[in-house]
Amino acid sequence: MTEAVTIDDVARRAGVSRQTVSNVLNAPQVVRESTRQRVMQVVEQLGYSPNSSARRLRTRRSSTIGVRLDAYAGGISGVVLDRFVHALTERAGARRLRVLLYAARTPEDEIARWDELMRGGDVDAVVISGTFHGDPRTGWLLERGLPFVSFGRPWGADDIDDPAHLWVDVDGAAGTRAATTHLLETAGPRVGFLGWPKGSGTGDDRERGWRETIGERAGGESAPRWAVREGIAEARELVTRELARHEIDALVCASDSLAVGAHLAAADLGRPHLPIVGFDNTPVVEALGLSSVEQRPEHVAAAAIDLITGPGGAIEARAATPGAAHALIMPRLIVR
Amino acid sequence: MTEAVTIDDVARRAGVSRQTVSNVLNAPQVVRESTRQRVMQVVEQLGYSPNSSARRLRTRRSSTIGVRLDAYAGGISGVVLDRFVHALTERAGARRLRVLLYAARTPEDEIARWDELMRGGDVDAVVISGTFHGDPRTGWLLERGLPFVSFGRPWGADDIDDPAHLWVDVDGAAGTRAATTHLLETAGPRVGFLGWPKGSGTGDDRERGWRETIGERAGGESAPRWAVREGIAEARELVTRELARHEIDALVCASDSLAVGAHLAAADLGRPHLPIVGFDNTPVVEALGLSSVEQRPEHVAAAAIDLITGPGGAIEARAATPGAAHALIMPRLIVR
DNA sequence: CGATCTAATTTGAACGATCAAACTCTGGGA
DNA sequence: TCCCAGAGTTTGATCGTTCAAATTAGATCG
Repeated sequence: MTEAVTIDDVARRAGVSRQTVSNVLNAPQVVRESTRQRVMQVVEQLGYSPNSSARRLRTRRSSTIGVRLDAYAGGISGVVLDRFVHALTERAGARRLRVLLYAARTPEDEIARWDELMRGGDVDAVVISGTFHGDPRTGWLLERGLPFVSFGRPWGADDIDDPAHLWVDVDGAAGTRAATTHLLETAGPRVGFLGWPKGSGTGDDRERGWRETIGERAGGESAPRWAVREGIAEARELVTRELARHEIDALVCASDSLAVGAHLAAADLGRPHLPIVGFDNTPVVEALGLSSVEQRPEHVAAAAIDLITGPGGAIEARAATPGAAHALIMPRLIVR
Repeated sequence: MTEAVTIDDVARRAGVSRQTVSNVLNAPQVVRESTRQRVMQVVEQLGYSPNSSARRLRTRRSSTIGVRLDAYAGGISGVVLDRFVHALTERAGARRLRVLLYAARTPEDEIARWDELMRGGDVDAVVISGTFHGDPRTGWLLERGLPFVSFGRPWGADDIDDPAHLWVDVDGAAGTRAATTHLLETAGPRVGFLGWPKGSGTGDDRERGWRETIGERAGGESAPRWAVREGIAEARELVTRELARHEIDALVCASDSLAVGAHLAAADLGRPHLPIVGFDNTPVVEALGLSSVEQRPEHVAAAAIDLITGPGGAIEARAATPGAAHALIMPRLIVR
C-alpha cells in the first residue's frame, strides 16, 4: 500500500507553498512558467494526484454526473442506452468529470435517490432518459435546481424555442425519411410503415418521416400503416395477417423489435428477402442482415456533456436559452 | 436551491453536540434511546444528509466501487455485462455503496485509470472482468493493494484451494451439461458442439460439460465438435459446410453468436427447427426462439458484493482465503 | 530615490464530517 | 462519606484541499 502523497509533500519538495502547487494544477496562468515546470516535475516524480474528497469538500462541487442504469427490461431497447452510457463515460472522462451510477425502479424512487445524492454532494448534475408527458421528475429537478439534461425531448411544449430544460435527442423523422427514400429507390413504390399506436412522441416522430416522404412521391394509398404495441411476437403475428391482405414492396419499422417480427413473418410466408428497415441498429438486426437506422449514441452523449458543461468545462446550472438548449442528432441509415 | 444542512444545524436544534448526532447515525448503540429519537426527529425535520465529501475525507474511505464500462468487454458479451453492472448497482446501493464508472480501451489504460482513482481516493475497490492468462491487471492490483473481485476465474492456477484473488464466475460446464442432457432427452443421441479453438478457459470449460455428458451416455462418435473463432457469419459458414457431412440431432453452442450462426445455416438448409442451445440468453436468441443457458448476472453481482465487503458491510482488503475466496454461480437453462 | 503599480507568492481560515481523548453524571460498594 | 466503574456526552484536533486576503518581489515612472 503506497503512502498517500499530499499537496504539502509536493510543496515542501519543490520549495514553494501549498497554494502555488494548487495554482499550478488549477490555474497555471497565474504562475510563473519556470515555477510551473519545477512544480510539475515534482508532481510527476512523486506521482501526486489531488485528493478529490478534500477538493470536493472545499469547492463544493463533485464534478460528477449521476446516471440511472435501467433495469434490464428484456428485449432489445437496452442496447442504445448502454452505448449511450458508455459514450457518456468516455466523454466525461475526457473533461475530468466522473459518472456515478444509481438504480431506481420508479420515478418516485429516482427522485428519492437524487435527493440523497444532491444533499450529500455526490453529484452536480444528472442525465435522465425516457421522459414522458407530465413526468414528475423534470419538475422536481427544476425546482430543486439540480442541473440536468434529458435524452429525449420534452414532448408537448415547444421544444426548440421555449424549452423547459436542456435536452438531446435523435431526429427520428430524419431517420425514417432516409429509410423510406432508400426503399423507394431500391425496392418499389409500395413502402409500408409498422409503428406503435399514436400518442408516443417518439413513435409519431418516426412515423412522420415516413409519411412525409411517401406523400412527396406518390399518392401513397398503396402504402399501409400498421401499429402494434411492442414485441417481436406481436409484430410477427400482425404482419403475417396483414401481408395476406396488402401487397407491399418494403417496410419501414419504428424499432428493431418490430423489424425482427416483420422479418420472421415475411420469411414464414416465403419472402425472406422483403426489404425491411429497423430502428436502433441492434445486434439482432445485424445478425439477421436487416438494414436499420443507427441512433449514434456516441454523438448524443457528446452533445449531452457539451450542454451540461459551461465554457470552462465545469458543470454549471445553465438556463434553457431558447434555441440553444438542445441538440438534435442526425441518425444514420445502415444498409445491409 | 436548498441551503445545505450541516451536522451542526442538527446538533444545535436538538440541543446536543456534533458528535452525538454523528453517533446517532453511525453508532446508534452508544447513544441513549431517548436522545436517539430526539435527534432522529430533527434529522428528518431538517432533511439532513451527511456531506459525503467531508465524511470521505475524514474516514479515508469512499465507499465506492469502480467498474469499467466497455462496449467491447473481452470474454463476456455485452448484455451479460450490462445486466451484471445494473445488478451490481442495485446491490451496492442496498449496502450504501456507490458505483463509479470509468472507461478504458486497453489494460494499460485501465491501470492508469485505477492509479488516478486510487490516489484521488475515488474508489475503495474495483470489479474487473474479462481477465486472461498473464493479465497484467491482477498483478498491479495485488501489488498496490487495491481490493478487487474479478468476474471470471483466474484460469491456470488452482482457483479454488489456492486462489490468487477473489473471484466470481458462472459454472460453464454445468450449463452445457444441462443443455446437453436436455437435448439428449428431447432430440436424439447425436448432439454436437460448436465452440472456440482450444485454449480459452471459458470455452474449454463449456466444452467439458458437453463432452462429459456425451461420454456418459453413448459412445459419442456421432457427436462432432466444431470450432470457429467467433462471429455469426463465420459460424454460419462453417455449420453450412459441416452439416452436409455430419448428420446431427441437435447442437450445443459456446455462445449465442455461434448459436445464431448455426441456426441461420440450418434454416438455409431447410432445417429451421434443428434444436440449438446457445449461451448467455441474449435478446437475439430470444427473438429467434432458441434455447440458451442463462448466466444469471444478478446472482453473480450479489456474490461479488458479498465477497468484497467484510462482515460490517464495508469494503475491506480481504485476503484470498483458500476455499472462501470465490463464488461459482449455477447457470440456468432457458428452454424455448 | 521614493512612490506606485502589477505580478507572483504566501498565509490563515474555512469546508463538514469523524477520531480520540476528556469530561460529566449516576449508582453501587467499601 | 468517599471512591470507582461505566454509560453517555462533549471537546479539540484533524483529514487535504481551495478561497480570500495579505505579503513580497520586481518593474515603471516622475
